[in-house]
Amino acid sequence: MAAPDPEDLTARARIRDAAMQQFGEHGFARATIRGIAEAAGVSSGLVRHHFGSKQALREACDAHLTKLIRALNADARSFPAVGPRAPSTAMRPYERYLARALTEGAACAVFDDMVTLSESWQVEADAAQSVPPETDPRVRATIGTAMALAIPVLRSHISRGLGVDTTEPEGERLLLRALVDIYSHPILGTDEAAEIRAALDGTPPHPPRPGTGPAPADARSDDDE
Amino acid sequence: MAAPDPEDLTARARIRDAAMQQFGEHGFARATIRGIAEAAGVSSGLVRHHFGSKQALREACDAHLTKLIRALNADARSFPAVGPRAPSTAMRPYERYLARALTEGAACAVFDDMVTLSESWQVEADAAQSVPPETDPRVRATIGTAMALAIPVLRSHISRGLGVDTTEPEGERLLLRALVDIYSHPILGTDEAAEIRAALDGTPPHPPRPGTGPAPADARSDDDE
DNA sequence: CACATCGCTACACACATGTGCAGCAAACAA
DNA sequence: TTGTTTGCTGCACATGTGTGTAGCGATGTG
Repeated sequence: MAAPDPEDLTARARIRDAAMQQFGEHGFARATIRGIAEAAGVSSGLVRHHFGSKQALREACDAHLTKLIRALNADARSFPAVGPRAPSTAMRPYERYLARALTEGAACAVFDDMVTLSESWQVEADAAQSVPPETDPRVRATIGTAMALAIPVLRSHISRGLGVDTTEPEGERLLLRALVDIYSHPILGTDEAAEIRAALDGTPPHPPRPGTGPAPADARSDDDE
Repeated sequence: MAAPDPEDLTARARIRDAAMQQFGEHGFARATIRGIAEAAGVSSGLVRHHFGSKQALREACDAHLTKLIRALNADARSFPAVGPRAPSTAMRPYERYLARALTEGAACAVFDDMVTLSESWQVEADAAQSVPPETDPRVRATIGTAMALAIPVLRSHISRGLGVDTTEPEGERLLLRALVDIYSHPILGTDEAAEIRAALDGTPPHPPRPGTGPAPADARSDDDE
């Protein structure tokens, strides 16, 4: 269960892990083969020997990440009793890489896997809703996954806004409590939602005619787009 | 009101706009001075002449973005009647740059401005809640802003998941309708929320003891971290 | 022993890129 | 006129970086 000692890993695995760390830290473009080699304690030539090119190294990292996420998803399905935070801590070392990969357009398989998993939970949750949502569960799962991923992707900004380092246990507690609060309160009332829906249906998407519509006071829609 | 003709802009402004486009498209590291100069229709030397260095050019872009956002925020405060989608379309050309800047750790001022604006709306919304949240509004505003920013930051993945291009009016409609659905339904029931809160309080943050806790069936907490 | 394979190092090359700099034409001032 | 500033171009330089390749020791393997 414990993380294997880095000394025990093969050089290839050490290079891959170093690459994920460096890619996550500096981004793909700024991370260098030599920097990765140094972090892994090998020569730069060995990186090329094992992976061929920087792009191939990146793809190997993506594949490894996908494998990890698949395993965690499988665990989450099989043993939901371990609690929601076990996967979170397991992913922590790869979180920065995941965030970078997602924002650079890669890691599509990882995102899609998360959507699928989220969707399976979504349908369960829908049954408990008094006013069931009308949108396709897959669509809601996609957006919900993206919104959930905002936390790792924008963690530095969140930490700054909260005034605590959310990678520390104390900050993580604050963050999780706030998330529970957010997830357990609707942001929009049913009447406001209906107004916005009407505005969306009524006016053809493009020109927002000033002063005519119901002018829904939606706090979020300016950030949305 | 209409966007000024690119021909009318000074070369300096054209360079800045081209830089924001290139930075947004390729990221800061991969975007090149020469590419920016070509996109702006000037020589690469002029870029240096006006901005001194690539880093200074980036800072000028950030400053310009901050200025734009501040103006939009001011509009949103003064004329809430123009509807929620006017700012969205105004930001569209700069959205990719914003997303890049945020994930690369820059654009802090922009994020913090959004949090402040969101907070001011948060307190209004809280008054209408039947069960008011217990978390600090600033904290919820921070996380809410981050989650809202997930849409532009992860737009490519969302479009793929939805099967439509969400930059097109059709896809945007689908996205907005789903957002209204999500924002108007609580994700967690009050009982589930209480369970998670208890779990968060009861066990000291770190070791999740398998099988002991109430095992809240939270679909999102695995993506969160 | 002879030979092949594998993991690995060291070094060199080609190239892209940020930066520095000289200079040119036009506008403007003295 | 003459000098100066401004906006702008073109080119050369140093450097960092991905990539190619030769070679070395250890480990099997016939």
